[in-house]
This record gives sequence, structure tokens and C-alpha cells, in this order.
Amino acid sequence: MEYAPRDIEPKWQSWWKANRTYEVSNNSSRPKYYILNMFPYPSGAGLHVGHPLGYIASDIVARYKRLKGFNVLNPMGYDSFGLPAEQYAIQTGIHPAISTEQNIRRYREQLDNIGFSFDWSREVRTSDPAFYRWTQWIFMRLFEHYYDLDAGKALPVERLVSVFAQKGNNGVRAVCDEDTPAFTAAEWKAMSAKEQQLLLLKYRLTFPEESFVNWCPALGTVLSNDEVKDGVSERGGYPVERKLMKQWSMRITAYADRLLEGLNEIDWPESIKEQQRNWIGRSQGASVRFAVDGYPDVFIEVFTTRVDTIYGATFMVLAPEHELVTRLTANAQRAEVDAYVKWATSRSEIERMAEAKKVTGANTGAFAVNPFNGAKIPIFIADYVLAGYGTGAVMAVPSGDQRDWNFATHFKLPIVPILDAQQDLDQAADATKDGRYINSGIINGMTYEEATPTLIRWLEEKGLGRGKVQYKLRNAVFSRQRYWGEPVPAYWKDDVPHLIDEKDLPLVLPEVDKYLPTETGEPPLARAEGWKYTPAGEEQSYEYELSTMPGWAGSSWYFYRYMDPHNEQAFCSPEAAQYWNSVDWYIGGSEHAVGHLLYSRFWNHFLHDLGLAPEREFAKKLTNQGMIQGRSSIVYRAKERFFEEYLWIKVLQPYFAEYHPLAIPASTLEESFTYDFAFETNDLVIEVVSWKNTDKIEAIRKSAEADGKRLLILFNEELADHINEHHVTAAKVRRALESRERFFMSEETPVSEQLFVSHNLTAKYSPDCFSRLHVDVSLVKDDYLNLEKAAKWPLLANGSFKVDADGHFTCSWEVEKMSKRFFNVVNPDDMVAEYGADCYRMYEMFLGPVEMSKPWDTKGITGVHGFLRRFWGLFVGENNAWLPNGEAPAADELRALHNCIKKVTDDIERFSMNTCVSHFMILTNELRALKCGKRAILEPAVILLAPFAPHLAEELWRRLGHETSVCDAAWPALNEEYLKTDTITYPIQINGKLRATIELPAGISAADAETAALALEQVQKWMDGKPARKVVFVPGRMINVVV
RNA sequence: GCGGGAAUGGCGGAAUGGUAGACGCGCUGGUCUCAAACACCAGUGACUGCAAGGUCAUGCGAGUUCGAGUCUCGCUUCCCGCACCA
Repeated sequence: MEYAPRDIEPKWQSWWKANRTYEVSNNSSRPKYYILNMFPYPSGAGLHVGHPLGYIASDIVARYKRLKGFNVLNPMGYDSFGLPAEQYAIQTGIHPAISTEQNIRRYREQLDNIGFSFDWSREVRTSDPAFYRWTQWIFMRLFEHYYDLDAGKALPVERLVSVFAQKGNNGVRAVCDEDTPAFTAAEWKAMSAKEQQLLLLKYRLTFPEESFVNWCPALGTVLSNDEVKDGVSERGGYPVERKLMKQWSMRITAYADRLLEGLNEIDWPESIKEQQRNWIGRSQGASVRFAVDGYPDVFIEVFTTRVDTIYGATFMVLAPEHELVTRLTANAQRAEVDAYVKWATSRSEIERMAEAKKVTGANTGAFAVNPFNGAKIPIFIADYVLAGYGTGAVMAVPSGDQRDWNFATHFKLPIVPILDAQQDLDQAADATKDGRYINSGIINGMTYEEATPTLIRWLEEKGLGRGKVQYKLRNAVFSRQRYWGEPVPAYWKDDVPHLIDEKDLPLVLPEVDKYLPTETGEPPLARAEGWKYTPAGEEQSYEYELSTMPGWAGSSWYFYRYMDPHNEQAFCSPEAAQYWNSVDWYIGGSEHAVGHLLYSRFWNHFLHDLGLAPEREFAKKLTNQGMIQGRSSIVYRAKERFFEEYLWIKVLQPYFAEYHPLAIPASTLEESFTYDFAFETNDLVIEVVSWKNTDKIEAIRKSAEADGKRLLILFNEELADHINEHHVTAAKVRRALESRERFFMSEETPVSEQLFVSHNLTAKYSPDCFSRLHVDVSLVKDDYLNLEKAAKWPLLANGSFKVDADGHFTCSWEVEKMSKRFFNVVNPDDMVAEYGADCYRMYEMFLGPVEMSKPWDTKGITGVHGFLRRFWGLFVGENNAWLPNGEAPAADELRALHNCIKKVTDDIERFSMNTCVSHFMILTNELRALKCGKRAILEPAVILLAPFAPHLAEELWRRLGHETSVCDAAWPALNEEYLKTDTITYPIQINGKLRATIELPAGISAADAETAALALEQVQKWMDGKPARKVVFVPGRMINVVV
């Protein structure tokens, strides 16, 4: 019987389901292993072949670990809150819960097709109230905690309240807002309850604050920076503006140092760690207060990472938005400064980026005083200084900073060297820290290492500055003015936010009539009628917080819910959390490098502080799967310019016979690379010209008139339009020939059919001749367009096709993101239907390393399919004969098997699935060559293959007579003894170049190997009579003779 | 500008300092077939040679080493992320 995946696969899929093969228990004597994929957002487009790449690789690891004796948690769920469902709801009125449910059902069908070992009894959905009650619960805990710097962890706000009552906030080392005032216990007690609450908000780990956000009026919502691309919303491309709104914020900055340190203890890709480090952006430096000449009460604080360069500061630059700009500007400079501020603030981010190299700025006319030497330095404003980073003011050191150097050069400001190692300061800044200081007062002659602490000590003694750590990391805005997200479990009473009672969780998303913001700009939840909270013991009801949580809320902790998915008492029981501990291996795309992966770490650190998460870091190991890109097919549509060839043959050639041309194009038309050409008879000139070439037309007209000839101008754009109706053109040419006048073919341009040209024919024409059109990849096979199918495809339907000499129509191709709009989406269902799930799984692995991005290309799939058939053929012969027999295996058969065991085991551990597939191919080829039908070899081979091709393995395993699933077999043990051979073929190098090989006994000594090697005639020849200076013998590897 | 990664036949890729190109695709030849497809067998980096063989080959240039695709330094190109971060 032939290998028939279509029969085998559905059979075992339903068996696994019926027998709950993939359900996993929290009680097991086996060691645990938790492997996790980033859960998908269930989009309406369904899965494409790129999505399952990581799922397949991790499924292989999960199945392998299970065979190795682990209790494996391999769950899957859905990140099911999100903007697309909401947008769809706005368009259609369909509740997002309904469309999301449909999308999930489709995802599930597609996933089930592929034969994953997910434990679906643990499925989670972030939009399920039973799930998001715990997202809300964690939010409440964040609200109730602050970050205590002495304890180095989050502590309850109640503790803070009692400390304040005892001694005020003096001496309290806690992370809080920059503008938190100092107060005594007495002052605290004198505050009203509301004042106290407002003050505590400055400490809470989540809190509402007025902040600038990316407000998108068209979507009626706030977007994250990630969601804004080039000044417009990523989705929909609507304009985005900066707007001050009251937003919930997460005090992630409290954890900046811990998030940085934690990176050292996890096995994550260096690129991700580096991105997180950059995102957190810790820089150590100093803050320095500069006095302002003539303003005794004004100080400008700057942050610098190079305080050692302070004697080289020859000017100061403020951000245009800096609060002191108006006050400090001298009257003489007022007009210039105002103009610059106005100009700078009106510029968009894009413009600022595009003109990054251009130096702009304005002089305020004021002077700052360098605290070290009293030097008066001019104060400028410039938009290269950002208001949002540091203090919005910098001391400019042109000798050490290139941007300052550019500015100084442009405005002719002095450039003072400060280190003797600085070079070529007339060419560029030199940021070196080498050498010794010059022109630098108290640090003259010192090195960098000595100078910095000296300066900071001086500043701290004088109270003019201090050592300071600055982060790029901002607190994370947590509110979204959207419907389809978790409601925030808080209500507003007297302008102060309060948490709802825990027993009222989950706070369920209310029904609304429309999913849009209200006319007054309030979030969609404002539409919910009677949606108010009545606290226990109160008569009055209060308005809930109307914004919802962002997409990353649910995904920041979901990995705990899989551990204990049905628990109604806790987000995860302590026992379950203790047992599963943390994710052993996390797999997903690198696009989440600083979003999801940073927020999850933050929440996990917080949950760890509360004793709810066993580990500080939630995922020990992370691997990024590459993106599978689409391979788009493209056809060329003739446009604007015309084929001379076509014009010649179909239209003009017939007239040449009658009109005896005097001049024809210099080159033969087929070879022509130009588009304008002409021919001339006794009394007629025909010119074919480009559309806009008016100068040329005028010149032709004049010369034709001078010669007394009639002129026919043909615009090749119009000819292109007439390409399939050449009789129209021909009629015009005839009319022109019969007429006595100049003739422009310009009136009536009927919309015509289009001409598509085989890619192979396009090479000799300029790309301008064509527009490129994406066509559906399902119409194309091996780059040949299926013309029958194409004729039915809307965008090609009325076209005519110019094919190659062999009758094929070739398409060109391009690697692009897999996307509906490129018509390059390949659906896994189609692959599974054609080749089977096992083949699809293995082929996707065989494409290349999982981590690498690569275009989807099915060219090689027949190789994998052939392999599976041959593997099957080792077991099932002609007429369904069962081949495995009980004979004892021979040494070479055992060697082949154990070689495969060794390599596959190693390669799964290092996630090298593509080489695993080739090891299986090698084993199969070897066993076929040996005509091996021995059960002792074939049965372990089935187990090895089971993680990759579970259906095929299950079928063969049962045919071998087993009652239980191959999933519960034991991974074959490697016996190194079988790998040993009696002799080894050694390569012999002379001076590192391969010159000969020699067969030597396996256990040979270095001396014997050397003797044997030197005795070889080939070796002697290459040594050319010279003595061997040295012989390197690497046992089992090679021999190198150095002469 | 900063950070990360990559570069190997016609193609995807293999090689964790030790015979570069495993495995697969494609291609060429052969067997089978009336024929095609499938299947099977053999060959397949380039140059050179009747052959044995030789020479050259892992983006470019140096270096370390008995030995470098692999390590180090310097370049080039491409991809990803961040981007005027003081």
C-alpha cells in the first residue's frame, strides 16, 4: 500500500482527541518542562504558512521532551483583544466577541490540521471574562503598591501611609513622580483625604496622569509609538496628533535597573537583550546646575554623561520648548528666537528626521555661567536638543561631541580642546577619553578615570550638582480609548480614582450601541447605559473609568494561566506556579523585542515581589523564529510607452510597401532600445513620440513644414491604449495618409483592454514601459502563469497575454511580507491537503534554520514527500506486505541507526530542525541501500521520527503491534559502541593542504600513524625530499605533516 | 549616527578550529514506458587535463594557527531594531 497521509492523518488526529493524548497533569513524578509559543492574535485572515513555523519547531521539542520522560506543558491560546476586531465591529456592527469567536474557530481548524500536541484543555483567551478578571486583579495589585528603593521591591501603599503619618516623606526612598513635594508628618495629617489620595498617586505603580499621547481622531483612540508609523496610524494611515490627556500609566521605570540586571540571568538572543538595554537606556553621568548671568534666581540644570568635558563647554543649548526660553531671551533676540521656536514646534517628527544633518538654532542673548571656572557661555536654542529627554538642556562641548561641533562650526563658536589626545579638531569632534586633561582647571593633568569622580565630588560639596543615572525608559501609558479591551476596575469619586471591590471582579465589558467614541470625544464605554459603580455601603453610584487596557495587558501574564487555567480563586494557584515554575523555552517573533517581552518581564518582577511568581524572570530561554516572507508573483502590464515591435508589425508595416520610406529607424525595431522613432516618405513624416516631449514635437513640426511635408504625430501612450485594437490606429494612419494636413492622433482615447507581457520578453525594453501588477500566487506555478486560471481572475480578466516563443507566460517575483494585498499568502491548509500534515511539518523545518527569515518556496517539497514515501516503503512493501522481521541487526545497520539517534538528539536540543530532517533522509537512504527490514532497527527509527511526523509514526507504531500511542514511547538510547569502526580513513595534509588519505586502525598511536603516513608514496612525493619538521595527529580526525 | 545579525555552487542550505558544499531542489545521462508522468540508477563548484592528477574556490584585505567558512583586526554590501538620547 502506498503512503496515504489523507487516510492516516485524520484517523490519528481524532484518536488523539478522543483519548486525550495531549492533556497534561499538574501531578506527575516526571520532571516538568514548559515550552511556550507566543499566542497569536486571531485575525480574520486566518493562518498563513509563516505562523506555524515556530509552533512546529516547538511541537517537535515538546514531543521529544515527552519521549525523553518529561511532563511537558505545551499550551496554546489567543491574544483575543485587539483593534482589528473593533475596527471590523465599527464597520459592520458585529460585536467583536462574535467575530473573534469565528476567527478563533478558523484558527483552531487550521491548527488541528497540522497535528500539534497542544493541550487544548488549557486554552486561554485574553478576552474571556474568566481570564481578564485576573488581568484586572493584577492591575489592582499594582495600584495598591509602590516601589521601595530600600527594600528593592514593591511594598503595599498602606505601609507608606503609616510612614507618612509618622515622619512625612523625608527619608522615604521610594520611586515617585519628579514633582513630588517634601512634607512632614504634621503636614500629611493636615491634608484632606483627597489631597492624601492625590499624593499617593505619585507613588502607586499604576496611576492616572496628564500626559502627551498620540491621539488619532479618526480612530478615536490613543496609539502607542509602535502603532504610529511616519506620523500616521499604522492601521488605516490616519493622521495622529499630540494631545494632553488623562491616562493611566504603569511605573515601569521603577523596575528599570532590575529589568536591566535580569537580562544577565536569562538565555535570550543577544539582539533582544541589546534592544531592551537600549530601550531602557541607562546612562550614568552627572547633573550640573549652571547659573544664568543677570538672573540670580535662575539655574539651568543639565544632564551630561561626560562631566569631565565641562571645561570645554563653550555654549549651552536649550530645547525650543524649554520653560526658560521666553524669560531668558534678550529683547534684541526676541524676534529671532520667537520665529525659531514657532518654526521648530511646527515641524513634524518626519521633517526633523529628514533634515537631521542640517544645523539650525537661535541665540537667546543670555549667558550661562560655568560653575567650575565662571566662564560666561552663550545660551542657544536648537531642536537637536529634545525637550523630553533629560532636562531639555545640554552643555555643549564642541571638541568632544560631533553635534555640538557641527553647531559650533556653523555659528562660529569657539572649540576648546580638553584632552591632549584629541586630534584634528578642525575637521571633526574627537570623543576620546584617552590622554590627560588640558585647559581644564582642577582636573588638568588627570586621566578620565580620575577626573570624573573629582568633578562630581566638587559639585556635590558645593551643592551645584550630583552624580546621576538617567534612563531613556518612560512610564508606559496604559489607557486606550477603545471598546475591545479589558475594562479598568476603577471608578472616579471626587476626581480621585478608587478600585472597585475585589468581589465585583470581573468587571465585565458592557454592551454599547456603537463601538465609536461619543460625540464629545469620550471613549466608547461612555455609551454603556447605566454603567456605574455603587460601592458597598454607599447610596451613590459613580462613573467607572471609561478607558480600557492596552493589548499588552493580558499577554503580560498569560503564561501563568496555562499552569492552572480553570482556577476561580487565583490567577494561578501557588502549587501550580511552584510546579511549573517558569517557561523553560519561549518561542516567538523578534518583533516583540521591546513591547510584550519587556512588559511581561516588568509584571513578572512585580508578581515576584508579591511572592506570586516563583522566579524573577518568566522565561529562561527565548528563541526568535524568523519570518516566512511571501514570494510574490508579478506580471508586467504594458503602459504609456509602446512596443515598437508591435507597432511595426501590426500597424505600420503594411504602409511601407505602398509608401516607399525614405528613412526608417536606424536600428531594427526588434533591437530598439528607444521609444521615439520615425519614418519618412516623399511627402509624409510619421513620428512616434513620448507623451510629454513637446520640445521635440515642435522641432519636428518646424522641420516638416520647412520640407513641405505632411506630418503624423503618434503618441505612444495612446498607441499603448489601442494595443488590442490596432485597427483603430491603422484607420488613423490611413486617414492621415489620405489627408493633406498635419495630423495629431489625439482625440478619442477609448479605454481599452490591457496587454500583459511575459517577463522574458520585457528585458529589452525600459522598465518604464510597464507597470508591475501583483498576481495571486495560486495562479502561478514555477513562475509560469496559468493562463486559463488567469483569465478568470478579476484583475487580469480582460487582458491579452504576450507569451514566450515556447508558449509560456513567465512572471517575475519578489520577496515581500506575506500579505493579502500582495496576493502572496499561502495557506497551510492547501499544503496539508496536497502533501499531508507530516510532509508540511517536515518541509517547513527543512527550509532552513528556524531563526532565519526566508521566503516561502515550495520547490523542494517533493524531496521531503519522497523521503516520507521511502520511509514508509521500509515498512510496507508491494501488495501491502508487512516488511519488518525479527532478524538480528548487523553492525552497519546499528551504526546507521545510532548515528541518527546521536545527531537528531543533539540537533533538536539546539533547535536545528533542518539538519534533523536531512539526518532522517540519510538514515532512510542507508537502510534502503542495506535492504534493512529488521524490526530492531526500524522500530527505534519510528520513535525518532515521531516528533516530526507524528501521524506517520503513530500509524507505523500501531502496525508494529503497540496498543499505546507512540507519544508515550521512550526515546531510543544512544550506544556509542555501535558508532565505532575498526578502521578510520584519515586525510593527510602536507602543510595544511589535503594530499592523500590513509586507512588506519581505529586505536592507532600517534607514532604509528605518523610512520604509516610518512611511508605513503603520495606523502613522500609532496614532501619533496624535505624532512618532516612536525607531524600533527588528531585521533579520529586527520594528520598534518609540516615540512 | 547607535546597536544586533548576515554574506558559502544554478537555488535552499550543511560544516560547533580538522577532507568545504552534508541533505534536498534543479540540471545532465541512463533504466522502465508506445509515449509522458511516476519510480529507480549514475553524474553534477569552477578551470585544466585523454587520464592519473593539478590549480582556484566560503563578500574584500590583513593577522593568529601545523591547519581558518569558523577565531582576531580593518573594510564592503545587505537585512533587522532604535534613531538628533547629550
